[in-house]
Amino acid sequence: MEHWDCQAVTGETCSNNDAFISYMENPEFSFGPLSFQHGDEDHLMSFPEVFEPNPNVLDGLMEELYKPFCPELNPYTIPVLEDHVEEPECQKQQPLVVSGTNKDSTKPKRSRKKQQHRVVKHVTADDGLQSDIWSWRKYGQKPIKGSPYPRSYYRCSSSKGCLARKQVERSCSDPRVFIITYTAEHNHGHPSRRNSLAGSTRNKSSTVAKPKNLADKNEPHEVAESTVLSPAVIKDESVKQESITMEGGKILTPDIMLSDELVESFEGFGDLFVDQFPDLSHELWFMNESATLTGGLLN
DNA sequence: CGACTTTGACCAGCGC
DNA sequence: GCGCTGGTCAAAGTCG
Repeated sequence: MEHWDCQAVTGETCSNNDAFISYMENPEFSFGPLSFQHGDEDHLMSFPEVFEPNPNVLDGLMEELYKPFCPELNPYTIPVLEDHVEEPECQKQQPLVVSGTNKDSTKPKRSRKKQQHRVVKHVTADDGLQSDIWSWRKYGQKPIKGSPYPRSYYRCSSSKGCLARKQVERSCSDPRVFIITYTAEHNHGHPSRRNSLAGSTRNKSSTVAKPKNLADKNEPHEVAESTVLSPAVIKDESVKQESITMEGGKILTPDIMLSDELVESFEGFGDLFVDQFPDLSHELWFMNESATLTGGLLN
């Protein structure tokens, strides 16, 4: 197999196989032609036409491909239990206390309820651009004292009456990092990918026109669409039901957001992949299914 | 028309 | 009691 070096958009010199992996990993890559050097000549390469994965490294490649689909392999999410989080001073939340009295018993309590479960996760802006399996509805945004960034409040809209909440705020110590705090748990089953997005036409990440006056509100909005699989979700029985069995091993359904370009690339990549690796056509199916599902999130 | 975001108002806890 | 703050409500507007 011919081996060449390429200068991918990442600026890194790599083999063609490594290039593909970087290609897959880099959330900001461009899908324009990649330039690479072959000998002393500069060439342009456009995935997937020229891509020839080396079967010897296919296992590694597939692991890389599936990494985003498997939370335990996904480096993009950093689940952190609240007790282990050292939050910057500006983001430490007030102690949660039970409302001792409620002056108007006819009105529902709305305040700092005691919340048994809080899961805090830190994600970067780039890595956090993943889709949540749950659909969330924003119900508030507040400026936080000591932090230049507001905190956004979301509730689960997958099911009426679901108490699940999440808060999204940008770290004041590292603006690239977003802090997502999950509170309460979903009281309903895991929604299907497609159904979970029913009606949520604004849950688009890219070129969609954002609501007006969002110039300073993009971060929480986008991160809210982003996400991470909460432990409650991971252990959700329904997740297992949606798992896809592959050669004896199970992998979780994808919980990532793929770009439109990547989805299209997968579509074009299919024929080539099947031609070269007919024995792995079922894995291609999974890739396509993933692209379709995640594409549905975007389109 | 339904689901969404935005945003000001409201409520409750806390510290002084 | 008052002001500050975090969390939530709900009306208004947007979008497909």
